[in-house]
Amino acid sequence: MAHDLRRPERTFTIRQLCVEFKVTPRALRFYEDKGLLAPARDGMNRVYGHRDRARLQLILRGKRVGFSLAEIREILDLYDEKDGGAAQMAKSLKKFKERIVALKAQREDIDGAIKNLEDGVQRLQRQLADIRPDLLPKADAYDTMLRSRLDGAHETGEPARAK
Amino acid sequence: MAHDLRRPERTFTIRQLCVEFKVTPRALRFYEDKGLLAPARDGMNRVYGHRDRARLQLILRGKRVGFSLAEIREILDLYDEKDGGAAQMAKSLKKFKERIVALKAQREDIDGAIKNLEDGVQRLQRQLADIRPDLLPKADAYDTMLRSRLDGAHETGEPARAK
DNA sequence: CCTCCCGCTTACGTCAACGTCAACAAAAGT
DNA sequence: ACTTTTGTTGACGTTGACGTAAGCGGGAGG
Repeated sequence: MAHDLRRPERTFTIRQLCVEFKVTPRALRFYEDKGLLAPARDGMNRVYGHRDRARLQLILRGKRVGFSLAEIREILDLYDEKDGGAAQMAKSLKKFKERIVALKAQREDIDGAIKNLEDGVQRLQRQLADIRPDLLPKADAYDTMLRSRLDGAHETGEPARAK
Repeated sequence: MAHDLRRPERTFTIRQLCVEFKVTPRALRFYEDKGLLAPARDGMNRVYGHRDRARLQLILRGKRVGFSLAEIREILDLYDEKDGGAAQMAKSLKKFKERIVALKAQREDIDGAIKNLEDGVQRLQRQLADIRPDLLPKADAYDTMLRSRLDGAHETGEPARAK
């Protein structure tokens, strides 16, 4: 492996991706087995390119939003299905739209869940304030006010989450 | 026992809840087994009250937003933990806040996924318009424009979804 | 040369969340 | 009185998404 390390020709070993995305090699091989990834090979060894890396990102986010690997595979297939006929495209289009509807519904669920939990937080904070104000996690009085209308959406890098 | 069947004392059989929420009896018993539900008994038979029903709603939404049954159980426990001491409450408070953060992150994921899919839809629609405009799922040209800024959030009843 | 460590493959194990099936009781319809 | 429906408790099967262990090859370092 000694010939070039220019700009966008960067490639990744399995371990690099594993570290970056906090997954095990086993998982990546599993995804490959299931047809979600198809890295090049250097002899026996897998060589992941920027494309594979991008797909992996999609896979992981797909998982986070609740898609099964099979569903993710479908979506990925639809994406790089250069053609396959107009009929296929129409079917893909329909499926995409269905996914979008489902995701929007899920977003509603999440917003609802957030509200519930925030109510719980309010309750607990009030009770704690009565009984043991010293245990309150610092300034929150008007901080909470702000967040309730301004919300907080920014970056986290994109690391792991649930499970 | 026979003494009162006034207003909010409505109870439900297992099947009623199953029909209403589109789950199987097996699932409800399973949730009970896992400590998420604890309906009263009339002899052998389970009798669900409004409280159980509310919990079930939370369970199902919890599932939809990606919580495991164990996590849901934890949350539920936190909710009806009448007390347990101030220290416990502080811990609960922390956990609630963590959940909220996680859910907001997940909403970001979902918004991202939606955007991706909408891009895919655009792509497909343009290509289809070129090749086979007749296969386009009806009027969409300015309909899409509208939805892209106005979004669509209303009711669906609350029925089943994923998997 | 020997030993690590990374990587590969194949195969079996596991965990969650139920589904399915058996075997039975009690209530409800005909 | 008989059958159907609805309910109960086990116990075992299933699916998805990996984890874990076994066994082997190859390069780097002591």
